[in-house]
Amino acid sequence: MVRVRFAPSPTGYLHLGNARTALFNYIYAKHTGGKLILRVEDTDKERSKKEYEEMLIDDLKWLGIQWDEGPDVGGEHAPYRQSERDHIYKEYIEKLKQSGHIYKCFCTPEELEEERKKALAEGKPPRYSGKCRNLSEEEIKKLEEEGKPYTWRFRVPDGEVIVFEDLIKGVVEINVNEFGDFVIVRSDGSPVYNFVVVVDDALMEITHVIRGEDHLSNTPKQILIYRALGFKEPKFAHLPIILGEDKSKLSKRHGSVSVRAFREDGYVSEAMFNGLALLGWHPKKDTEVVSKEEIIEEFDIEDVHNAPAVFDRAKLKWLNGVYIREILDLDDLTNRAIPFFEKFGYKADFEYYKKVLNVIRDSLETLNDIKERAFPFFVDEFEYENDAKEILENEESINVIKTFYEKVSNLESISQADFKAITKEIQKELKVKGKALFMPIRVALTGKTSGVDISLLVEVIGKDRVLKRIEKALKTFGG
RNA sequence: GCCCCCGUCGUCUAGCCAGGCCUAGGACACCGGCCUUUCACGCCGGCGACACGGGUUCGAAUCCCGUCGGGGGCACCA
Repeated sequence: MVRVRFAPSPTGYLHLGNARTALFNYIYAKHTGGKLILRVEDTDKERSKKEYEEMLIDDLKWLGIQWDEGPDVGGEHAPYRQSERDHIYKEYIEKLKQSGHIYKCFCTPEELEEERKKALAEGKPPRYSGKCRNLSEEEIKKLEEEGKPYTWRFRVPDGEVIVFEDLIKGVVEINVNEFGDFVIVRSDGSPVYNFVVVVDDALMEITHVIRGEDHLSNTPKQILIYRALGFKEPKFAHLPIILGEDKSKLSKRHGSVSVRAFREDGYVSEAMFNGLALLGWHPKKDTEVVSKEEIIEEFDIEDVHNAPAVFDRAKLKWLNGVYIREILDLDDLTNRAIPFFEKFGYKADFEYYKKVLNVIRDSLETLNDIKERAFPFFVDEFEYENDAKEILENEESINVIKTFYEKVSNLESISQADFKAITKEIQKELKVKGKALFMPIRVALTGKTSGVDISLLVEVIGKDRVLKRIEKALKTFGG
């Protein structure tokens, strides 16, 4: 049974990079019929907040990622918050003390900083010197009596080469001398990340650790801990990181990078899911639009591209448009669009929203585009844009809308077919056609020279509002 | 500085592991055209890449080496 986990630290909204990691874990779990575990790494008290955890869970759910065990749903390996697992870590720290894998280090942060600087200056790798590694019983006792604080460091076997097979990168070899003895327990008694992940992953019986490539160089340290504790090592898969336009790791500097921001900008979750999956992975058949089910069916962790990917905003936007205009069912789309209509102050009932969307969905890329495209369906009092004004400052145009007004007045109501019939009549009677005929009507009804199909607009807004708008145009531009 | 990872159109990628089917395929973006009362959608077309240099081989995007380039990591952060 495959067991994978997503282990974010709750320090804000879900970041795109993390979202993709979560997504790949989820997809892999589903593909293999395994389980996904959500574990909250909230040991950094400075930055972790409870609200952040809630936002994280909310974003994950919105994206369509479900987990089988986690802080909100429980599970047989609870608790799933690191802050609640202290007693467990204590136990394993004790084991390492017993087995002699860790030792006390009395060096102060200042001393270490100095050492580091010195090493760097001499062109040597900045790692711990091993100064406290072989302290005698007496020395330790003396330092303790002086009340000097200490950390516990892992005794790294000199010169050992750790070899592991990464499912994405292939065989990776790292000489442990690259990092030297590292801290396991801080001077305040709290355990450090590299240690707690191992304990948690092992105890939660994680079989595949799928995470960002930024963790690749942590892996040998963790393997050392697995071995020291006698745990079975999981398989590792390091996902290439996501880059911004400037090819550096994607961050806030690159604009909105949280899934929440995209959600608020009118992206639909299916497009987000699809788009994120495409970052480093591609379906066998030559298409970009793939459903969650198809992705799960086809996905294999070993097919993940191993080069970092620049986040392609334009493509995600296009994909979102595809979902809006071609994939989502109209009722469903309407429900999702309602908060956006409301946000823009466009008030109506479900049926009206649905009618509007039916007409404008083809021109939407995000739900935020509703603001502009739906404008003529909701606002009767509008300003005329400059290039639009020019069109009505013309006698022939005034004539057109005047005639249009009269003809509409004579009708009970106006349908798309009525509109076509009327414009045809005007064409014959006034001998105007094409732009000269339609532009004046468009401008009178919308104040703009571009936008929705007018014949559809009139049908949706109805006779009265059409007349009202023409009246206003007539009043404004004389006639 | 050291270590690790990576290198196909501007971008996401297919192809690479099992070398010839590749005059390198698709998608986004961009440009042009068509459709159309406008914008958009849609359709058609165009531009555009195997980082470089050596090998190996009858033959290399695919295998090997080097160079260059990019990224990540080197904490009492996660």
